[in-house]
Amino acid sequence: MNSTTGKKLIISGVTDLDLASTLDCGQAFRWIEQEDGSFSGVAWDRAVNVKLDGGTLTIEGADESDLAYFRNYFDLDTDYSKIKDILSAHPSLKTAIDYAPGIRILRQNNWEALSTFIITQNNNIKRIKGIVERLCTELGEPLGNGKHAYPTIERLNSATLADLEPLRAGFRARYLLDCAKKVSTGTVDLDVIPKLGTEAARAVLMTILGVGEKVADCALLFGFYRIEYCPMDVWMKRVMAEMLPDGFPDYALPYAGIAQQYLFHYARGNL
DNA sequence: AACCAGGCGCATA
DNA sequence: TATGCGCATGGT
Repeated sequence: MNSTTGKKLIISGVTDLDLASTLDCGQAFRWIEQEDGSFSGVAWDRAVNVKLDGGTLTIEGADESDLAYFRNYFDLDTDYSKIKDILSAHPSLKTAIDYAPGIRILRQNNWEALSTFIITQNNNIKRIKGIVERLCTELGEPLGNGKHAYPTIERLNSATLADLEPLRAGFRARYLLDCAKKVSTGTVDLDVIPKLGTEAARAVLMTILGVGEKVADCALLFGFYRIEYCPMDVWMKRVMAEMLPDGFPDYALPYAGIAQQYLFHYARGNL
């Protein structure tokens, strides 16, 4: 298959990771499961195939020089066992964690996360993936083998509504353009967001058309690794009402975003 | 053939 | 602050 380049990066000693529940649970939209259980996809501008055997992660298309990037992307330097122990003090959280203990929060590019979550509103995961893929095909840098990087801020900002027609994104197309405009002009400064407090960071993102509280929280959790944010979508409202009617216990609040991923995945599988 | 999808903007009170 | 409605598109 990939015999011309054949780059390969191997990371051993990986724990608390399951590729299926991490890459296909609605936090990233560019990964496709292969028949052998590996995943092919593009993380920002790196097209790779990822496979996990026991505790060994094999990344085709990357090499040793990409080690730091992928350790970071898969959040391998965070101790999830410890976080799961803390959260598991509540029986409902323990139930959700036991259902899919290998979920991790990916450290994605903040621009990619922000703009793709604009696409998720009033939409379903299957169609979201299609729109994102067409967005990359239309505006992303070619990476070879027909794959494309996620479009840069400037490239999307230079596009017109007509350029976005092939995406079939519907009413969300103009939201994408507004997002690119505000980010590229600095009205929304992605480098400043990490320095802002909970309410301020959310408020800045919500100045973008098509970004309400839920999309803002998704961008902050998945794009900025602000794990205190807990995006509340229909599934989360369902599972919270059912399993945590009194809300999160205090000790869970600093990890509410991580708890959210376990609960979201549990809800989709069981409610 | 209606109804829904990891919501949001806008109008109205 | 709190409702309610329309929204592009595609799947069931």
